[in-house]
This record gives sequence, C-alpha cells and structure tokens, in this order.
Amino acid sequence: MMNGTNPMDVFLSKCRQRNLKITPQRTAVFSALADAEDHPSADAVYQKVKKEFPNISFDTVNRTLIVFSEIGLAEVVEGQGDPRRFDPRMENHHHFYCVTCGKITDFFSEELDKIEIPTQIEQDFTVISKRMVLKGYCTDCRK
Amino acid sequence: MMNGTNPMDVFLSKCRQRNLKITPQRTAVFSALADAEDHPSADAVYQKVKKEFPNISFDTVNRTLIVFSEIGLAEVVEGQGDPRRFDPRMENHHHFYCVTCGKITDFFSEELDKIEIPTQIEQDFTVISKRMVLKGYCTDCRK
DNA sequence: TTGACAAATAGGAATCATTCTTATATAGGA
DNA sequence: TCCTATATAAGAATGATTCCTATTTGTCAA
Ligand SMILES: [Mn+2]
Ligand SMILES: [Mn+2]
Ligand SMILES: [Zn+2]
Ligand SMILES: [Zn+2]
Repeated sequence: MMNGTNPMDVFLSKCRQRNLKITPQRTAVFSALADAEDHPSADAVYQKVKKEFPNISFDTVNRTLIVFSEIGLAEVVEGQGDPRRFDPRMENHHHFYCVTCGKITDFFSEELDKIEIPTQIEQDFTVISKRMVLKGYCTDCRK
Repeated sequence: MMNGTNPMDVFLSKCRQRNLKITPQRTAVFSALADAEDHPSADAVYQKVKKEFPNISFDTVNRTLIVFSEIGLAEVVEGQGDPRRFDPRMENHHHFYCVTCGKITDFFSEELDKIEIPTQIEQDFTVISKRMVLKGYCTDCRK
C-alpha cells in the first residue's frame, strides 16, 4: 500500500505510530496549524479551529499542539516571553523576528545551513538543532 | 573628566543620558543583573535583590529590567514561552539552549559572527541583531 | 539648604497565558 | 457491538506580567 507524503498522511501515520487516536479535534488542529504561515500561538490556532468546532476548548488545542511538538509534527520556536509560538515547518530554516509587531518570518539559506558549530560546543553538548535568529524591523514596521 | 568603562559607570552614564533617576533600587537591580551569568528571569533577579532590599517589589524589578533592555544595558533573549530572560552581555554572541533544563549557555565564535545575512533579508528588513540559537542537551542533562 | 515637582516606588489588583482536575464522551481494537 | 484506554470540555488553579494609585524620593533651581 502506498503512503502519500502530503501533510495529512504524515499526520495520520505519526498518530498511528504513537497510538494517538485520530479525533476530529486533533485533525482540525493539525490542519489549522499546517495551513498557518505565521507561527501562531496556541490561542491563534484555537481561534481558527473554533470556527469549525465551536465547542472545542482552548485546553484541547494547546495540549494537542504540545503533543505535535513532541512527535515531530511541529516545533516550538523561540519567542520573547510571549506565549509559545508553533512552527509547522520542519525543514531546517531560519527566522527573522520583528521586535515591533512580533511577526516571525521564515527564511532559507544553504549558506547558513552549512555553518560549522564550534568544536567546543559539539563536545560539551548534544546539539539537536541550529537556527539563525535575526531581530529587527519588518517592512510594515520600519517607516 | 574621565569616564570609566566598568559596568557601573556605563550604568550611571546611560541613566544620566536618559534622565533616569539613579535610585538605590535601580542600582541594585543593575548590579544583580550585571553579576548574573545565567540569563535570569525577572523573578530570579527579584529574589537576588530582595536579599538587600527586602521591601522591593517585583514590579519594580521587572519594570527596571525592561527599561534596561530599552536603553541598551541588557537584552531580552529568546525563550520558549517561558518568562522573559535577560542577558546583561551586550557583546555579539550566541546561545545554546538546553531543552531539558532550560539553561542558556553563551558561546562565542568569530566564524559565526562573520556570517552574511542573505541579500533578500537585508533588503526587506532592517536587521538589528543576529544570533545563532542551538538547541539540545547540556552536559548535565544528557546521560 | 530648601522647596517644588517630575519620576519612581510599593503594594495590590487585574490581566493574560498556561496547566491541572474531573466528569463525560469516544476511537478503535476485540 | 462492546470494552476500555484515550481524549475531551469546562472551569478552577496557577504563574507570569502588567496596570493602577497613593506615597516617596532624586534632582535641580532658587
Ligand atoms: Mn519557521
Ligand atoms: Mn547570552
Ligand atoms: Zn513588524
Ligand atoms: Zn540541561
């Protein structure tokens, strides 16, 4: 049998691997996150999903997102003490963070990906991800 | 008249520049932060300062730290939706974040500092800082 | 040195995000 | 279809941060 590689198939197979039930709520949260381009907070995802499931609770959305981050369907990205923000994009990439509006913009750079981590760090720690985080003003916020 | 370059002198001159009153509380918060090596949260700084000023309020510490970050005496560093963490070290440097215990370890690398930001990003945004953020397990947390 | 006043503070309330608790509902295998 | 481990909704509890306001204080000009 063939296993597609579209996001929904990945979701289904990851859930089955982990014996996580495929509930309508979980599926809806996944779709909402997968579609998001804006590194949404749990509350932002909740607002989206609520349109389809008016009765869903914030707790379910939040818990589900954390589960996703645990099983490799999303990643929790760096914030500034703001609510957690979730990133559905699992490819290696980098972030620009606007200090005015808080928007996080993805960008890609093979150059940056190639960067060598200093030997000392590699020795002392087990590195599982690396990312360049830029801060500054986005197009909208610089006048 | 000579202007020292030790941290306390920098603090005093920045405050005077901005017409910020030099209060015992502000001074104590600065000292506590300047001594910290652990990217403390506002609450961590509060606990330290309280030993010297038992009556200081959390709000004063928190507000003061935010002021410091606004006038270039500290920087708010990336967290994970945890409370804000503050970094008194203003030299360009990089971070290793332990996903288990949350400890943030500084490291330096001229190599990383030299990295070129992609032209597209430079065009679209005004970049004010760049930092490599590594995630993984620290010495204590990897078994 | 003193007085005036803008700025800063303490303390507590309010807000906001997150996590916990528990009674109920349900997905998925037997 | 039935059973049971999981998942859910709802709301309480927690934790961090910010706001509010009466009071205090650093600074400067007289
Ligand atoms: Mn991203
Ligand atoms: Mn640092
Ligand atoms: Zn912006
Ligand atoms: Zn650790």
